[in-house]
Amino acid sequence: MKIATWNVNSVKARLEPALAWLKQANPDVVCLQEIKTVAESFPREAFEALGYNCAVHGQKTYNGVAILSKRPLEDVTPRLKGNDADDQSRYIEALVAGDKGVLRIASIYAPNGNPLGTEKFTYKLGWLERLAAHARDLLANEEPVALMGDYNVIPEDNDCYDPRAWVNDALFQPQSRAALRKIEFLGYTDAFRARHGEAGQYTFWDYQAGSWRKNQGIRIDHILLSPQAADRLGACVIDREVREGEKPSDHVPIWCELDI
DNA sequence: ATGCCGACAGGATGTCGA
Repeated sequence: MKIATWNVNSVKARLEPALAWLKQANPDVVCLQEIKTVAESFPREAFEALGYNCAVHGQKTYNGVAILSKRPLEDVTPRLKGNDADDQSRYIEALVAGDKGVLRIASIYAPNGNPLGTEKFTYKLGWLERLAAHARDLLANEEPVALMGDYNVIPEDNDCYDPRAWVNDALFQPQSRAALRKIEFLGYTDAFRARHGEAGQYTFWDYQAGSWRKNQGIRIDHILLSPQAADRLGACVIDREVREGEKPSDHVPIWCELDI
C-alpha cells in the first residue's frame, strides 16, 4: 500500500491542489495536518468522491489532523494520551487493512515550540515525550505501525540548508532532536533516511524570503515505521514538485510504499 | 534587526506558523 503524509496548511484553502495531487499520486492512505477546521466543516464529500473514507480530529483556526483511506478506517482514536488537559488537536490514529495485513497509522502534528524560553517550547518537548511513550506502548503489539506527519523537528544538520540559520529555533534544538531520536532508538525507522542518504532533501520551504526559489528548506515531515512496517518498506519519496503549484502549502507530501 | 508570506477570524488588524 502507498501511504502519504502532508501538512496542507488549511484543508479548505488547499482543497483544489489537494484533490489534484490525490488524483495524480493515488495513495491508499493519507495523513493530513493543520486542517484548521472542525470535523463538521471538513470537506468530506470532495474526498469521498475520490473514494476516500475520512477520520477527522479537527479544531477551529489552528491545528487539526485527519486520515483519508480508500479502505475503511477501524479503531479510530483521536488525541494523544498522557495529558487530559491538552485540548490541541494534533493526533489521530486508526487501523487500516491492506492486501497482506493490517497497518496501524497515525497522523501527527507536533507543536512548533517557538519561541524558546516560553511555555510553547516546554509544551513541545512534553508533547514529544508523550508521543514517545505511546510509540513505545505500540511496539508491544508487534504489528506494523506508521507514525507520520509534521514532527517540527530537523533531525540532522544536513536536513536544513544552513544550520547556522536554525540554531536559535525550536525545530533545531538539541532537546527537540533528542526527542525524535528517542523514538527512533525505541526501534522506529525514519523511512526517508532508510532509502536516501543525500543531504538537502526538504519537505518545507517558508513562504517568506524566497525560500522555495533559493531552495532554503528543511526536512521536518517524517514517516516513522515500527520494525514490522520497516521490514516491508519499499520506495520513499518527497513530492517536492507540489511546492511549485498554484496556492501551495508551505509543506509538500512525503509518501512510502509498504508491502502490506 | 527579526520582517519578508499566508491563513484565520471577523469585519481591522492581531495571532500564529517555522
